Amino acid sequence: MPVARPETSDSRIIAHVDMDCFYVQVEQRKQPHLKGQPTAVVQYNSWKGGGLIAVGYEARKDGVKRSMRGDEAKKVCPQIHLVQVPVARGKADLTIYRNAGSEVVSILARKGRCERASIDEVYLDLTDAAETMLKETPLETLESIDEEVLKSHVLGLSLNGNDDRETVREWLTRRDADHRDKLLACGAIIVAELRLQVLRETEFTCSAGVAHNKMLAKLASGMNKPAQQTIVTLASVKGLLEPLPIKKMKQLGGKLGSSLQTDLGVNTVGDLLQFSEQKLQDIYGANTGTWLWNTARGISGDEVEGRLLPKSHGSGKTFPGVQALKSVAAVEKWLKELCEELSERLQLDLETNKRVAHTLTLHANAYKSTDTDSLKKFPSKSCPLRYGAGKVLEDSVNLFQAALREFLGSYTNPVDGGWGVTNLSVSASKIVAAPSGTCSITRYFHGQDRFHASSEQSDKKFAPESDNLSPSRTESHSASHQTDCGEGQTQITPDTSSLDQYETACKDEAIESCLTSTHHEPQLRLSEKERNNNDGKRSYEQKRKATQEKVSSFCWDF
DNA sequence: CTTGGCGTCGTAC
DNA sequence: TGTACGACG
Repeated sequence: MPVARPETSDSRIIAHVDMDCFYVQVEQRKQPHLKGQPTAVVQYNSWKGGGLIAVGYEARKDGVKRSMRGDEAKKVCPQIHLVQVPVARGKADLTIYRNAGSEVVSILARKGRCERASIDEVYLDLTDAAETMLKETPLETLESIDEEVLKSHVLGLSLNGNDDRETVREWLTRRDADHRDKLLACGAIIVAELRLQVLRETEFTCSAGVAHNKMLAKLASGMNKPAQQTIVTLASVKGLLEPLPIKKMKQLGGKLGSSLQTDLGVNTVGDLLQFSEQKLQDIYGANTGTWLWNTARGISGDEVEGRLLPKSHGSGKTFPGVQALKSVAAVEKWLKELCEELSERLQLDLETNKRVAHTLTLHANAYKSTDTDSLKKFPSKSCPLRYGAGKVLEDSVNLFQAALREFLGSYTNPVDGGWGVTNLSVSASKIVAAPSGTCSITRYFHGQDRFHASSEQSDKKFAPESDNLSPSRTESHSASHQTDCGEGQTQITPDTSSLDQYETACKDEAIESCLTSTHHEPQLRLSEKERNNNDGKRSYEQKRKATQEKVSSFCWDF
């Protein structure tokens, strides 16, 4: 649920950069003959030609939609090239897309605080860069402005949204422009430059939005695609939001947005303006209420986090219908695949970014064939994470068995049978900077994985050869640079380090014990009573009912 | 196997 | 802290 944050008083310059049909671009770079061709990426699935997870713009022209199956896409667009997501260990493997995303991030991080929002989206705080630029070069003196900047869409600039280059040039260089507009203009120049740099270094195009906060920047980046940028001026905010369907706003595409529509009759963001902050708080709680009130006005204090790397790693797979896993042995087989992928990624993160993960979590979905409503909740379980594929597997299997016992309850006790797992995933979280000295551990595990991966005798003794290879670092600051390392992996290395932050973030002792831990049982709270699932959880519908009087009396006011 | 599957991130208790 | 679940793409 969204949380209200006070708006920062100063006017920031925030950009949202969104890669255009990213997976398709990655495949087109890999296979250049696909460039310019109608292309879509499908997830491995022999059923009806697989599900589309990315559609190129040539194919979109023919009406191909993300919601289609491969077969449908072929019908609408017979010439379409359907590229399969790589498969490794019997499952879809997104590694190449993640690595491509890292390439992009490392370029975008050059000009300001950068937040990796997803595999193909990035937020940038360009406030400092824009202010510096404005101080050094008054815009009205600009002689040549890059074509990419002149192609910007400036919201509210022209009546028909038909901003030609000369109009944009005029807007960019207006002497008497609002100071905030001038900063936006600087932001647009910087972003255009960054987008060109991304194109030069990666061959990928992207679109961008430039605004005073994340919410508006995100909205803008999607308005003109592909390979274009959109600027949200202060003056345009009201007119932009007023007619906008509520579902178009980030965070309002789900149940909260639906509740707004069905319960309050709010169809556009403008409709929300009718409700007082107090009323929205009464209905949705203090945080969400304030957040909604601000959102309707284009206000968002959300900061751009300086974070270039993911906060967790996961590997999972679904087993729909008849493919459901019906024995512990089958589950173990797939857990092995998932744990090996996860372990490989953890190892790479350790070597490349000097980070260690602390928590291992197992998620699953399952049905009980006795229960008529087949899909009951399968509990997720976590434990401390121990490095090495074999240990991750061992712990995952234990987590699964603990969860399975809980899931089945007293229901008979067949070891196998009577149940089926339809989804299985393992993930690693609580990732922090590794202590210096972990490099030796890195090498230790590297050797282990390479040369005797199957041997799971965890002799905790390894030579603690003191190496001062790398100071620990955090990624909390702005600039970073990238180096290619080894196996096609992209490293993102921060320029600045903050030992203070690291030292408070983790204790050497804790990390060492995590890495070398020899206990073979994950720490489970097995005996703990299962809590009542419905406690403290009220749907929007329930909340609405609880406050029905307030709502209706409010509605009468209007 | 209803817009899938496979991730990620976030909040609440 | 672990766990559940929503949102997004």
